[in-house]
Amino acid sequence: MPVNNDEIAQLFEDMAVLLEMNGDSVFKIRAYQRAARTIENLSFSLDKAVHDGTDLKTIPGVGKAISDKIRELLSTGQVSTHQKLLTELPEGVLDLMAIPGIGPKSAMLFAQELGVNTVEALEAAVNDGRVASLPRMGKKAADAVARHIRSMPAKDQRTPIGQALSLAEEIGGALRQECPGLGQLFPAGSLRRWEETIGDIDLVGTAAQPEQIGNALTSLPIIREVLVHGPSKTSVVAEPGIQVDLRIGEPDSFGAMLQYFTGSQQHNLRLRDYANHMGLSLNEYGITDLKTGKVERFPDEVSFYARLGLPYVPPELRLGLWEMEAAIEGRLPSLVQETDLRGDLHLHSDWSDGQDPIEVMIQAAVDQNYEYMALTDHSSGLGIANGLSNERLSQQIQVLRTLQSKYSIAILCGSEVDIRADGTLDYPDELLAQLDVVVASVHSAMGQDSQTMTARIMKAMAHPAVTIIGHLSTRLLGSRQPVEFDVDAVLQAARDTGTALEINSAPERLDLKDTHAYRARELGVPLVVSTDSHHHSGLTNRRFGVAVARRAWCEPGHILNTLPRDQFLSFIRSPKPERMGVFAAASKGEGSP
DNA sequence: GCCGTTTTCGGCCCGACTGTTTTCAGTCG
Repeated sequence: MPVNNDEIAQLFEDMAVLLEMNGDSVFKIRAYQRAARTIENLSFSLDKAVHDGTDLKTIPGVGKAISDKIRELLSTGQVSTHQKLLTELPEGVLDLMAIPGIGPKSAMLFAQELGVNTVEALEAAVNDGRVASLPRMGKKAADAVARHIRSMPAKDQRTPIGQALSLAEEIGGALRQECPGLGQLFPAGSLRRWEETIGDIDLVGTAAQPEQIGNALTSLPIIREVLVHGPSKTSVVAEPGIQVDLRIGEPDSFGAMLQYFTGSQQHNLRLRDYANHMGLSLNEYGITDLKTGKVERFPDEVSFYARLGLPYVPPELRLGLWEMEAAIEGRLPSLVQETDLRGDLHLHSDWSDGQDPIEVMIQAAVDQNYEYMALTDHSSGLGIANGLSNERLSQQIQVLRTLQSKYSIAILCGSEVDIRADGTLDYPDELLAQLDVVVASVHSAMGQDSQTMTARIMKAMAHPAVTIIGHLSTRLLGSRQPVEFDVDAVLQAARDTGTALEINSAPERLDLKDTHAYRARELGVPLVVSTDSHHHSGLTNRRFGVAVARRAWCEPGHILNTLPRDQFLSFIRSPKPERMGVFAAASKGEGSP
């Protein structure tokens, strides 16, 4: 049974906690945490890397000891030092640590002094006063424990970025209305880095009287609970149960503050380490010269990074993984932007399960200043989505060809064709051959084993009519797990067959996910950013898909639908074996106007 | 445990807030 990267990362995360309880060196603990963070963001499978003989010590934060533990885990299914720690420590302490506000010290205190090792037992100990009587505890502290137990589901539960962004925008709007003195206000943290799920919402802003903004936040109707409320920092729980952290600073030092609260923590650790070597110290207020003690302030992030001799690092890249090295060496990519897109290749109308008529969807694409768009209603197999029969598809093709004369945008006839359980497609070849764009997607039999699913997708990619594979993993954030498949095999087959892979921008999908898109880019697979819109308003979701592409270090040349119309049409009209050549030439700018 | 613009040994980011304390420990990010 192969062990995946997330499971390996979780093991090191657990080890860090266990070592902390053991009172081990904070630096050793930090090393395990860093390794865990790094591993969960890798674009390749460690299992495969070990199999291929890759030296794991080339991974930042992984040295001999951690490399050996990864190998041990992959070959034996466990790590002996981890097992040893588990047996040495009181049972249940890890469960206690799941409670917000309870760290290793408190968990050990409860376990050792009270013999408490479950959340329920701890709650009882709070109620009968035993917790309050502990050293360094008191009534208030015990009450806080009780409160945190009640709010427990809020911890560890991450919110899909779409929901988190809406809420952040709502709160931002409300604050702006309440506080005339509010200057700038931006989402920071994982939201600004466009991570697919958000732990809590960080907002940073500027104001002459910071405490006013914090006060306003605590009294918004949407706020359920106030966790922390100091002069410059306020933390609350907003109505759906999401924590919101607000920091307000002064405009002339906003660059340092925004940078600091955008993180990631790992990126900031690398940056501070780098600054220390220059004799500088960083905090959220500015940069301090360690010799003179002089503090420099920066109104924006560009000047902040520049003081360190670095180019601006886009937030999407700030993982503390490879971006510092690239920044130092001047190798940061020129990331793709929303305005680079020239078309949307996955749109539904009310002919299948969309909500708007065809012309409304066309107009929505025109409104984005696109040069081309593909209408891709569902195929017949998807009865639940009112999929188009052979006859209705033929009819739709006629309608679209007729409509073309009214518009200057290129209207491409397409379909989102179901990939059946056996890898065959849902329309006959003669019909598929009439389409300009075929998006082939899995919508059924999602429980197939990895080998079957891999073969199924690869069979679809081998079909000469298939232009793009839609939402490859079929996952729905927070509600449906991805299907199982061999990522590397599928990505390589995409490249070998000249089949593009979609980055589906629907915020509940984000599929490809960032690390898979990263790997696809490395392999040279043509990528497409589409919205899969079922309503005219959906086309603006491209910002989510573009963010995934940016997190994958994609430049415009990696994204097929940044190509000008003529080059894009040349790509889809070429026989598939020749498409990689067309894409490579176009990406390098050959033949561009 | 990791790592090298001073280093293969000796460093390792920094501050806000809370509650319990009379100067600080714990937690969080």
